[in-house]
Amino acid sequence: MPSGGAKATIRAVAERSGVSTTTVSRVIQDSSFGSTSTRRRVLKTAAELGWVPNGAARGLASRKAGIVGLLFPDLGQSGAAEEQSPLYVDEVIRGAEKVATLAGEAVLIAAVRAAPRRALAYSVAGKVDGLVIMARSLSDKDIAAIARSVPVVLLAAKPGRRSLDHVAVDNRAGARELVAHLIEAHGYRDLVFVSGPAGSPDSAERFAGFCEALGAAGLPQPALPAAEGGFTQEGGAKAMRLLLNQGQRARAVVFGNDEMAIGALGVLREADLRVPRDIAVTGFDDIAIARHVSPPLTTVHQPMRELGEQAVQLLFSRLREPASSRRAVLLSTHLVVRESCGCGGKGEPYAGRRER
Amino acid sequence: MPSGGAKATIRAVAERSGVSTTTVSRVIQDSSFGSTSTRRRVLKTAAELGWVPNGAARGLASRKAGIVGLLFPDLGQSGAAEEQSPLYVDEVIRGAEKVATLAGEAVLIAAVRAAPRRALAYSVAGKVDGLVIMARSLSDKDIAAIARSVPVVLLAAKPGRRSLDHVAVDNRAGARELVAHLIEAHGYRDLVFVSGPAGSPDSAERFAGFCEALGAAGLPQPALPAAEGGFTQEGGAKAMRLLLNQGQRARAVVFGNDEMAIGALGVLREADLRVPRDIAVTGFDDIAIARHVSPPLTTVHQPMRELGEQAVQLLFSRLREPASSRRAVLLSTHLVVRESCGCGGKGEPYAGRRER
DNA sequence: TTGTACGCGTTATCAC
DNA sequence: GTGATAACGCGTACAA
Repeated sequence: MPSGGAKATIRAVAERSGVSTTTVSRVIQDSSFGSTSTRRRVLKTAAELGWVPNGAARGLASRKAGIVGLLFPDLGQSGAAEEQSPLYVDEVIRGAEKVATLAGEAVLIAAVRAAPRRALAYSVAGKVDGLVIMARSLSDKDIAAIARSVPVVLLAAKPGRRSLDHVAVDNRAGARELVAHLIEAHGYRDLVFVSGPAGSPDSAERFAGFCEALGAAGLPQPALPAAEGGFTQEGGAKAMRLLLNQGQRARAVVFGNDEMAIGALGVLREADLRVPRDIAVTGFDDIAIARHVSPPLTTVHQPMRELGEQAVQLLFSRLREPASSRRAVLLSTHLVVRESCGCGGKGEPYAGRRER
Repeated sequence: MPSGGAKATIRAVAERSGVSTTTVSRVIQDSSFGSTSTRRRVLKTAAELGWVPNGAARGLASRKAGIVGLLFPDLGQSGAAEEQSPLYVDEVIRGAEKVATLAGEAVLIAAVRAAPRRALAYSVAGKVDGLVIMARSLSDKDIAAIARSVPVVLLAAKPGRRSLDHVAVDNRAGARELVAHLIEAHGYRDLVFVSGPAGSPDSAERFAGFCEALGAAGLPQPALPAAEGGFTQEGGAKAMRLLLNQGQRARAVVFGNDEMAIGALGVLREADLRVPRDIAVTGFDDIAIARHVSPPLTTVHQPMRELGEQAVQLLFSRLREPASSRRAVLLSTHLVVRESCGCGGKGEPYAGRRER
């Protein structure tokens, strides 16, 4: 709290140090401005008065907020699952934060929750120089509306011809590589896929990659995933039970993400089925837990942090050159072979890159 | 990008809908203002023009940014360790974000990195209505200076008589409870503590709790931790090797956090020592991975998300009543008994609460 | 090198 | 229910 009462302003600092507000303004912006004595005097009074330049006034005058925004979907609603893992979103936030902070901008984050959905988004849009919007947080219509007033970069949205910059991960290629490994290195021919929530573009792309790999190997491609697990541990467990009860005896179950696979591992243990001996299991994302479960999970590493970094970088380029043509960045994944696929303790079937 | 060129302003909307700016301003703020026809007309033109109210102008006029800030220390510098885990900070951020967003405020986050340390902090301070500052991100002096211009809540700082609101976790009691369990339920009498980084208040408090429990049981209290592990997996592994090489044969090693304990688990496996049969190991924090390692880690659950929630809540109270007396919130931890302490698969020594 | 004066886009106050 | 007008605190031509 301010000591006296009213907060200090640039004018107070100026008067108290016997210079004009212009001088004060310049001194604090430009570390090489003015005579040494003036500088010192100004800086000193500013400190004495506890003056912190008002960001709103600055932003208004300079037409630059010095803030980039990040909008993401509310993950809490899927249930208690959010407690569990080092979420995707956290990593993205950290990546974004890093790039932004190093460039001297702060990051404004907000989950778009059900209630004041649009209101919040618009409010955020008004406060930032640019906005990164994660898939599934806003309707296309709202995104378009917002994009009229502030530069927007889309994150992990469904690939398609949009008019906005966007950055995503090559989910399809990642799934293809993973499945090809299961088929070629292990000789599995009976594979099923467990998807994430209904509308997830990530899940859809991974399933597409799954199918492509089967096709490339001359195996029949399913029209639909064998089950849906909502990207949660709980959902993965449920899906696994369903498959087991249906008498499905797939040799390998390819889960749309790690959390579902981890949930399934528990179910299989209880059912006295050994992984990978009886049934192989794989995930996707390579979350921190993946290497610690038993058996360690074979999965596809997704550069989540880099996703956030690139998104903000893209935003900065756009801010720099507003007129440049739209850009799309596709980040690549890589296969992380551990043991749940059937690769044993030491250098078994798979000859390629293994985790160091 | 704006379609025409210049962004729409409230004035443009006002003129185009034949009303004053005052009316436009009220219509968008107050969902029950004006005649229905006026409302509709204004809202319609606003949408057509793609007008998004300028946050800076709003903030300047209303003396309220609608933003709360969160400053945290840069964790990247400790090395690659940051990649590994569902960090503490992430949870705090999520908690803060949730409470703030539900109250209609956005959250501005920034890691305080080495370089423009203070500059960034001050810049953030100017942009927000209030600030949550995590321990070890800023010097006491800078904190004091910033607190003169904007309400500040300290997070997890060392308990002591400061003049600022603050929220923390009762690390000491948590450690005490954990160690008492090791002594009473398992009969261990030869325990050592591995600390975090040098200046960490969390680590210091946990060590204090460790000592108190030993004292209460009539066991000798060490003056210093047996080793230091920097709160990282790597560091924990190193510390464990050190203890082993020194010929230390403690019956139980109490690590200052989970990550170090997890690092140690690997070392013990390589050394052919069985946990908990040969040596018991415990952590602190209850990060997501803790339940998945083998053996599952006995640890102390720390309500990290709640920490963030409470901090923002405290900030809001302060904003509401600037003159109220300073408040301190101490959140309690709870013991999470799994297997690394010696409690077996099913209801062994420990009769109290177990993980459900 | 330093100062004057205006404008940034919105809200609050007061009048009608 | 609606409008005119004065702040809000700072940056920055432009002038000196």
